[in-house]
Amino acid sequence: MRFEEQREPGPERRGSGPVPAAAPRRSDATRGAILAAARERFAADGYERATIRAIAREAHIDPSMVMRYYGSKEGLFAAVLDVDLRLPDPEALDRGDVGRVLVGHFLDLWEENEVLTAMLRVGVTNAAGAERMQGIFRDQLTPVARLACPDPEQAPARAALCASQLLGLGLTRYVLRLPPAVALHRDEIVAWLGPTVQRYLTAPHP
Amino acid sequence: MRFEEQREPGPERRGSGPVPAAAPRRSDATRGAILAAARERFAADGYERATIRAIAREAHIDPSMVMRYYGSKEGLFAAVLDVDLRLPDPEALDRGDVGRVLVGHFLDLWEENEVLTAMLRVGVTNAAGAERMQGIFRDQLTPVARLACPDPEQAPARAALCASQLLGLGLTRYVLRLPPAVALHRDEIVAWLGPTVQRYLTAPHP
DNA sequence: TCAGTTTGCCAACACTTGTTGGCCAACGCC
DNA sequence: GGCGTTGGCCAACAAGTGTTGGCAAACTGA
Repeated sequence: MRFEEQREPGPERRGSGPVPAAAPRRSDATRGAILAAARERFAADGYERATIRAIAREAHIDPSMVMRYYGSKEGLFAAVLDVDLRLPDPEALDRGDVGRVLVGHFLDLWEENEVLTAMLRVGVTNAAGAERMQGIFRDQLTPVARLACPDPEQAPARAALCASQLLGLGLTRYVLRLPPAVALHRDEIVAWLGPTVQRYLTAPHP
Repeated sequence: MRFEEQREPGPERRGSGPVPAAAPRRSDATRGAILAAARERFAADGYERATIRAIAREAHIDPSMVMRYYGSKEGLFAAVLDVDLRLPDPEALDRGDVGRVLVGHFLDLWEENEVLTAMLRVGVTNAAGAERMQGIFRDQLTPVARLACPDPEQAPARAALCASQLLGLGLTRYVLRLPPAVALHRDEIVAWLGPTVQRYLTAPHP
């Protein structure tokens, strides 16, 4: 069930000219505030415990507004989870260094905002969330694997291996917060996990 | 908040002789059924969505019985999560093969029953669950690392690295069920992840 | 100025949750 | 047999959930 840009029917576009970039509305600020608050609550509490009321409170608006703008809790959640991993262009990558680059990139993603934390927290308990995660990793990580690995046919498996290590890192460090995992420095993590990912992508099938 | 063996005050132990192994009760079957059902529900649904009512229904008893025997939902959950990873004795391990052995052992654990799935599903959304997971991995995995790695002082960090890969495997294969991760054969997984864990444990600090 | 739309809040709904207390039947010991 | 103990169910509670409809204020375009 994909969430469609669901607005009240706005005024018809007038004139021709360039598309007016979806005429901004007074409520866009509220929409944004809801989305930000939702991301935060979902990341901190998971799907069930992140209540619409709590999200609304954090966004300083009434719970009913959340419903009006996003249709339902599921709709809001779908809007939050429009994740773009922004993986580097595989064509432009140095084949010998993909592993370290990917690990570094994922560390940046996890620390940039809570969207990955939210995705993982929800994906683990919510079927729709898990499906969404499947899609994200299939569509965004597999192409990288396809260009980096010796046999394109093995790309999905190799991407899954990478996902297991990269998600495992996020899980232990940012979700469960195992103290030794939190204490590791960025450079150490890249040095330890980089070669692992590199091997999963480029080494010959064992 | 540790869950204490909480029974109604039973009859005093009579006679001396060997400890009578906590005189069995008629209700032990029910207790067991509740525990099994709880493990199943927690594993399938996570903490919030695994309702006491659903657990009771699955155990074919009344919800109030769950409360009487386990005090509260938290108490039941604590009883479910008494996890023993049964890691092999590190003394007796072949130093050159720890990685493969550990990976194989964890695969067995995940497939043996749903207790690890339950632990992960709950640990991700529930603070008490996360703490419990921290304890389990700290107390059970770190000792193995201490004996396998060159510098015992690095044991916690190396154990965390192993945990990241081992939990990542469980996450992608058994919780999120990413299709390519599910499709991998046991031997392939051991062949791919074994060397990784081996390196995290025994390789010199990079 | 004034009608129509947009933005927001309030109060309520139907429902589910964990939890409690009371009641009844079956058991086990004298 | 009789009687206390145990095992079990039923009905209810207070609290919290997602969701809805109506109504007032603010804005917008003519």
